[in-house]
Amino acid sequence: MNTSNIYNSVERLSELLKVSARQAGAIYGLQPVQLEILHYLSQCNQFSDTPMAVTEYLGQTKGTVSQTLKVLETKALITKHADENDKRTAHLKVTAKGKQLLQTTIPTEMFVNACEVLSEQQQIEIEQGLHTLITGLIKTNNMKSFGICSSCRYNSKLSDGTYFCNLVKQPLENTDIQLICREHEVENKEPT
Amino acid sequence: MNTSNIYNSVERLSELLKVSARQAGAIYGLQPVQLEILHYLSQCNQFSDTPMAVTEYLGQTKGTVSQTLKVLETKALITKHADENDKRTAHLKVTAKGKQLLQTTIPTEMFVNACEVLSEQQQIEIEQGLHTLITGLIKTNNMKSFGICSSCRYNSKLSDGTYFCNLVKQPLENTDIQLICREHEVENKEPT
DNA sequence: ATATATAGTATCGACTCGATACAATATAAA
DNA sequence: TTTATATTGTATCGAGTCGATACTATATAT
Repeated sequence: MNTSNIYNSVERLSELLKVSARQAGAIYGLQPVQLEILHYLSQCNQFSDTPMAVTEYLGQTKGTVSQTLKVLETKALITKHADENDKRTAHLKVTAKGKQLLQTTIPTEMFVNACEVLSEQQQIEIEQGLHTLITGLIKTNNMKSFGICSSCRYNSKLSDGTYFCNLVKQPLENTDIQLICREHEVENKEPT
Repeated sequence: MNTSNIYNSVERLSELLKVSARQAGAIYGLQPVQLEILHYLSQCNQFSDTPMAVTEYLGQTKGTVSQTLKVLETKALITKHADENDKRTAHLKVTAKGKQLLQTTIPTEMFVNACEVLSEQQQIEIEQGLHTLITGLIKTNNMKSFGICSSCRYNSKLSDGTYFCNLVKQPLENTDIQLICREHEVENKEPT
């Protein structure tokens, strides 16, 4: 019974988010999906800013994503740069115009209004609940987590205070570890 | 800062729901939106099963909804019945085929899997957090709540144990009060 | 009786989305 | 090295979503 209640609430909440995103994006002629991709690209690290990463994040096909990206590029909200090592892949950067757009739209007015009236404690509890549910969904269904680098099992802090990714075998900047990574995997809480 | 965290989590959760709904609906050739409308219609009362109510619920335009409903009707998942009093309005009923489809798809497998591993206490906390957030969004942005009849301020229990809606001025069946109503308004918690 | 509001449908154009086909590059195997 | 296979990305088609507009029919207010 609780599963149904949770599902229904998530469904309703998603609907409210969509209404909110549609409203926010409409000012700039952006669809909810376009706004979401722009938002994702503004938050992800250098391993996760490719069309394929966006494809995995949205759970769509690469063809679909390719088209949406073309729209964002036409609107001068993102730019495309070829990878130096792998000539197949492209890196997508949010332009100054795109960043400015995001700053004025996300989080949307509706969510700002709603969170304002909640106490600090309520906000923390809500965020924890959302986090538990998302983690559960990802774990039990073997999905990619798309979490921030610092919470990843591959991330290790070296003795000199810098960070290192054990998957891509590369050092990480301090600014990187707060960004979303497509290779992110949740830490094992069990004792090693 | 918490507002951003909550917004990002809701965005991610919505994406997971969409992936889940797409997967569940694909078996029957249904789009996520079509599945959601079908789900809504299976849960709403006799005042809320019209195209306009669905329009308000989804926050779309009536033209858009009209098209989607046509698809569901073509697939024999819903039927349309003219209102006896108001000849402009139509009532939408989920067919047996539609009900059976919903039973096997909602809640989606992904959510069932995720909720299974959560404790009863965790489920309650998550549901409470979601409810608080949804209520906050609705209140602060003056949106329609689409809650269940029994939690509505217009619902009153008569001395003989039956229920009555003070808005539409009609008695309510015991089965009705657990259904979604488009006229739903949250109760005033303040002393009158 | 007339004006206005409401419920719903029809149609257009922009966009999403999955499927398929294709080109270019990278990697593995022979 | 050559060949096969995998991966990244683009192009194109058809079905469907979505908002905007125009329209019909009915209901309600004046």
